[in-house]
Amino acid sequence: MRSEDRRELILAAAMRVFGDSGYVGTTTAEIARAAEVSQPYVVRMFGTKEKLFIEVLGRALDLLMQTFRGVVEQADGQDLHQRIGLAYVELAETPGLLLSLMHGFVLGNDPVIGREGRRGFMVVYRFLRHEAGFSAEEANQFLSGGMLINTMIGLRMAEDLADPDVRELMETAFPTKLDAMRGLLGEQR
Amino acid sequence: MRSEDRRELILAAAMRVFGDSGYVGTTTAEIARAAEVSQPYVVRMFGTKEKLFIEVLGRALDLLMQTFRGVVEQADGQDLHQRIGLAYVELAETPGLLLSLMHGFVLGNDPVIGREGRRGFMVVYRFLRHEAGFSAEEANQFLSGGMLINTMIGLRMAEDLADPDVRELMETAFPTKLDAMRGLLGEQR
DNA sequence: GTCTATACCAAGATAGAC
DNA sequence: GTCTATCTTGGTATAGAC
Repeated sequence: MRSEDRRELILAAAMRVFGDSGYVGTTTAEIARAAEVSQPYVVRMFGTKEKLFIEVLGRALDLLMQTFRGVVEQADGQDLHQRIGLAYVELAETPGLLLSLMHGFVLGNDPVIGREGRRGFMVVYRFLRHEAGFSAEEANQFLSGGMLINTMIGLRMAEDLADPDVRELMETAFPTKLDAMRGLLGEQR
Repeated sequence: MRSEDRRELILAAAMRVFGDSGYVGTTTAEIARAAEVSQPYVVRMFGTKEKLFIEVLGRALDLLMQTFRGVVEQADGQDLHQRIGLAYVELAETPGLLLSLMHGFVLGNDPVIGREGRRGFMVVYRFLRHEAGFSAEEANQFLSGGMLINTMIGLRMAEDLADPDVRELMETAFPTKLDAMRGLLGEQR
């Protein structure tokens, strides 16, 4: 296989596994197993585990921004907030994407991961404020909701959906298609 | 020193260090150094690193709930939302408290830490809904804001306050005494 | 481009002395 | 109650063959 294709496979596997166990908690051997290559090959291809994680963060941010820009281009209307929220939730379907970012965010103390995390977060903030037309307050609310969603995913809260309180929390935290429909019809929240 | 006092010292040190480096990224040796005891003593006192982390999570949750209940008892009025938000921000002054919780939250995949994290999060949610009188929507907004605050702290975003976008984001995310004053005077946001 | 074998180090935990 | 010494495991990274 061409090394470039292999690279993609390893990156996708790494995103998944990093999302599951965090940066430190993930071993290069687990990533290798998930990508069906040998452990030394993973290290050889990316240099170090740290560099691989940084690549995963960059990849996750790229996908996120690509999605957001797509939404803005398509919907130049009122319900941008709704649509972008929905798009965000759909990103949760890419294994490890939101969680790898989240793991990066809590490691701000680490000199290299922290720098990358802050940079990435601000890329999103600047997009919301200067391209998508969000006010500071709107951007704040959007990002807040996003962080709660990330937390719910990180906690695997969906495992306890039998509990009515959990169900209520989850249904309130996650924008649904239904909410989007309502928004498109112009009703109030 | 009595072992109970020593225990408190180690717990406080552990909370700080876990907050800095996360559960996996923290070594028992670092905690020991921070608490000025030997590494084996830390392990001996708590059994395993995992048990120590669980204790830290429990302690963090206790302090959080204690603070929240204090606010509710004192302020049986309108501005509960404001006051409780302020109280939350003040918890950030206890080193590692919010961050240890946050590290627990992203490790929901871990069988024992995940269980404890979900349980703790729901303790807070139930308190908001069934004791503090928040609606589902209000609880959601409060927790969302909290998760953004945790993320900003985790990212060490304050390091980049020279950047005007960062400053704006931080000022919007963190409830300030000023906002609280405004709230108490009955103005609208 | 990919593997096997392995060096090397760090970390959690245990034994046992004082 | 607290330490020093140490066992043991597991993980990153390197060497080098195919």
